Amino acid sequence: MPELPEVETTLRGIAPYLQGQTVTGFIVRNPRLRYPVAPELAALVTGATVGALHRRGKYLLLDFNTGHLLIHLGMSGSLRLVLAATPPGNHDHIDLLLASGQALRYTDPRRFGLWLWHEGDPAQHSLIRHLGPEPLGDDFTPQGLWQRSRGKRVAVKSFIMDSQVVVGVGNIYANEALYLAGIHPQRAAGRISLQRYSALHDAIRGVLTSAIAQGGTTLRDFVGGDGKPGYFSQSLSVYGRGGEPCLGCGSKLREVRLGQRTTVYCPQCQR
DNA sequence: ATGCGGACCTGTTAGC
DNA sequence: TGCTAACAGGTCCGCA
Repeated sequence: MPELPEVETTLRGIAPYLQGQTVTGFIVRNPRLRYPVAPELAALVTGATVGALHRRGKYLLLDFNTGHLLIHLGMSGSLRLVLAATPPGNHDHIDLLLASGQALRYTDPRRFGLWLWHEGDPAQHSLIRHLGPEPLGDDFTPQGLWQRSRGKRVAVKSFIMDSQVVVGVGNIYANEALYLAGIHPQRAAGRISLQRYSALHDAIRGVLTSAIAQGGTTLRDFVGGDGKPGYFSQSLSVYGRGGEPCLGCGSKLREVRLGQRTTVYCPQCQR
């Protein structure tokens, strides 16, 4: 469910309810996530106060006065604020209880997400350290994309989905950005000009920015931190439209599998 | 080093 | 209608 815009939407939704709150308890109903939730996590966060919230790629970072909580929503995770007394559902694995009487509730059917405690500089965490630039930040540039791609034969779609190249470009937005930039997803990354990378760079920024503005893409059951659904799914040009006509030229959109991910493109508009 | 496929899980959908 | 297989928003790891 979550790509970068969903994570950003979640962050913005939950931050006002968390900042300054003291944690009064920590309930783990199922610790079996991508990495097992540490048994000592409850003792570490209980009594601590939440400071700022950050996002790095698709990782959420909650600052405490005593350390940092690193959260990833994986493929199917979501965070919501509920009244602590709200009965948990099947896949509500974690509650972070707050002095306000609310709980930050983590739901994740597939359990690909993670909750890790980290003391010290979060930027040095092994899962964070090697991440590429933020797509909406100043370090993400056409020149950087172009340079890093020289000599690479990987498909450009796989290239931009590589978190060491740029973070936060998941399957949906990779498809959308390549369509907007007019680049064939299977083209070798190393055989694309700087000028075309410039178009791709702008397309990635554009699609992520407008998705965030619309509250993310609603897919199945996604809801943001405040419980409102996103509307970006109505704006998708190619993702989920295989076999349907291209919005630009009317050609039938082609659907292939690339690196085990569904890839949709217009054979006419994307070269 | 690069690049690919498998792995982790469960729920939903497509197809027979 | 019912069963089974394929597929789904991510990303780490190990092998060639």
